[in-house]
Amino acid sequence: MLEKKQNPLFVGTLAKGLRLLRAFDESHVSLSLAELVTLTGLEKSAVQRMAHTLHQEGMLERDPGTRRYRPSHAWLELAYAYYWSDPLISRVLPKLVEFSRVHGETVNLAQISGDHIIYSLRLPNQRTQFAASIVGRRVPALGTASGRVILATWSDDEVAHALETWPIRAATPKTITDRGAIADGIACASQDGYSITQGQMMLNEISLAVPIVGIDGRANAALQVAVSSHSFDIERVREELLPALLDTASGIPG
Amino acid sequence: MLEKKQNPLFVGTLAKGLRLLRAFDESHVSLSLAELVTLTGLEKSAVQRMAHTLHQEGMLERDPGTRRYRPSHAWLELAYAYYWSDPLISRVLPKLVEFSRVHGETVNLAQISGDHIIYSLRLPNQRTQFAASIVGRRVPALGTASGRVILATWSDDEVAHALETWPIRAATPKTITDRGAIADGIACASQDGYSITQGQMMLNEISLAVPIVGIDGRANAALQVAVSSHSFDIERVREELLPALLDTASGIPG
DNA sequence: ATCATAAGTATCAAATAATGATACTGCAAC
DNA sequence: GTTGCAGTATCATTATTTGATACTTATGAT
Repeated sequence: MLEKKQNPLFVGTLAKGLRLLRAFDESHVSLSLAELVTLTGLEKSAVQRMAHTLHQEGMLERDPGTRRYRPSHAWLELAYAYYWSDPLISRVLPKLVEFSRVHGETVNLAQISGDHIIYSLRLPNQRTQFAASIVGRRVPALGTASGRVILATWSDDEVAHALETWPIRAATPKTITDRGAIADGIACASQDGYSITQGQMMLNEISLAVPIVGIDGRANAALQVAVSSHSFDIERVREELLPALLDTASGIPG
Repeated sequence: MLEKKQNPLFVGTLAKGLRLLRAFDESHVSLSLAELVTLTGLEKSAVQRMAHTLHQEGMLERDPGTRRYRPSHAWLELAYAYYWSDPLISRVLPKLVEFSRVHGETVNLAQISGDHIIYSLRLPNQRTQFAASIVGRRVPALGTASGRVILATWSDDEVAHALETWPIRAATPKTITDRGAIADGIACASQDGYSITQGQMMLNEISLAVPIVGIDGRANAALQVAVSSHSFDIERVREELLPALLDTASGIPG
C-alpha cells in the first residue's frame, strides 16, 4: 500500500471496514461483493474479509439468496446512542413535537456539520416526501434556509470563507447557485433573524428557518419548517409560522 | 491473542474498532480513553489506536478540553442509509403519519431483531418520554405487546423456543416475568390478532400492537400505539384505537 | 442442454501493519 | 511540591493482514 503516510496510530484496516459501511446510501440500498469492490476501491480480497467480518459482527445483513449485503438494525442502534449523546436533541424534541401538533406542518432540527447541514430530528406530515421524513440526510448548507440562518450568526470572516469554499448543488431549476445572491440571503437573515427560501431543494416547497442561538449569539443549529407553495405563499408563512417558530427557538438554550 | 479461532476471513482489527462504537449507549453518552478500555476490554494501546482512527474517519467527535469521545453525525447518516435500505420503512411511514395525525397518539413501527424488538419509526406526541421518542431503541421482545403479537403469527415450535430462551427484563413492578403468563398472552394475541399490555415497559402506559403480516401470514413487524392509562382504559383502547390500527396495518404489505 | 462469463469463495506464502509493553508528558488533587 | 492517574509517544516483535491465484457456484446466452 503506497498510501499517504499517516500517524502511526492510524489503523488502516479499521478505516477500510468503515468504507464498506459508507458505501451504502439512498442509491445503494444493497450491495454485492463486486459492487462493494468498485464503490470502495479496495481489493476484492479485502472487501471479502471486511464484509465477512461486518456480517459476523451484526453490522451487515446478508440475503442468502442474492448474497447481497444490507445495513442491519445495528445502524439504528447507533442512531439511538447518538441521540442520547447530543444534548441539543432532548432540549429540542419536545418543543418540536409541540410545534408540529399545533401547526400540522413539517418541522426539522438542522445542525451544521462541516459545510453541510444534517437533519437530526424530523416530524413529517402527510404531504412530506420520504427523503424529507427520515433523519440523517445531509445537504450542502449554502443551499438551505437552515444553513444560511446559521451562517448569519457567524463572524464575517467565517461567512466569507464559507461563501468561497463551501459546495453548492443545484437540486431544482430554481436553485440559486450564484454565491453573491447567497451572500445577500445571509445578510438578510442576519438582519431579520430568519431565512425563507423557495424551491431550493424541491420545487413547490417553501422553507423557513430560524437559528438556535447560544449565549454568545452564535448558532450551530436551526429549526426549519417546510410547507408547500400550493397551500402557502411567503407572506402567509411570515405571518402565521414565523412568530411561532421564533418563539419556539427562543425557548431552547443553544 | 488466545481468542477462539475464527474463520481466516475474520478481521479482528475491524471487530475491535466496532466494539468502541458499541460502547456508547444511553448511559454512556461520552467516553474517555480509560472508560473505553474498561468497557471494551481491549488493551489501552489498541483503544488508543482505534479511537484515533475513528476520530480521523469522522466516526467519533472529540472534545479537545475533556478529551472525551462522542458519537458523530455520521451515526445519523448510517441511520439514513438504513431507512432507504429497508423496504418496509417507506411502506409504513405514510400510514403511520396519517394515524398519528388522526388520533394524536404515539405510534411506532417495531421490528423483530433476534430476541428483541427494535423501534424503527416513532411518531411521538407531547406526552411521550424521550426514550420512547427516538428510534433505534431495543427491548426484549417477550416484554412488549409488539413482540408478542409478532410471535403470535409464528409456528408453535418457534414460539415454544422463544418462550424458553428469549430474555425478559423487569422494567416496572408490574412487568410480567412469568413465562407461562406470557405464553397465554401470545395465545390470546394469536386468537384476537392484537395484543394489549399495561405497565410493562413503563407504569401508567397502555400499549396496543397489531402485526404486519405477509402473504404467508407471518409477521416480522408490528404497529404499536402507546397511551397513558390516565387518559385511556383498556376498553376504550379496544374500541377507539384498535379498529383504526388494524385497518392501518392491513393496508401494509408485510 | 451446453457453454461462456461473471460472481463469489477458499487458500497460502510473504511481509506489512497491528501489537502491547513501556516510557514519557501533562494535569489535578492533595 | 509531590503523587497518581489519564493520555500520548515509541519501537522491536510477530501475529495479521495482504493480494495473487485457484476453485466453485451462479447466470444467461446460444
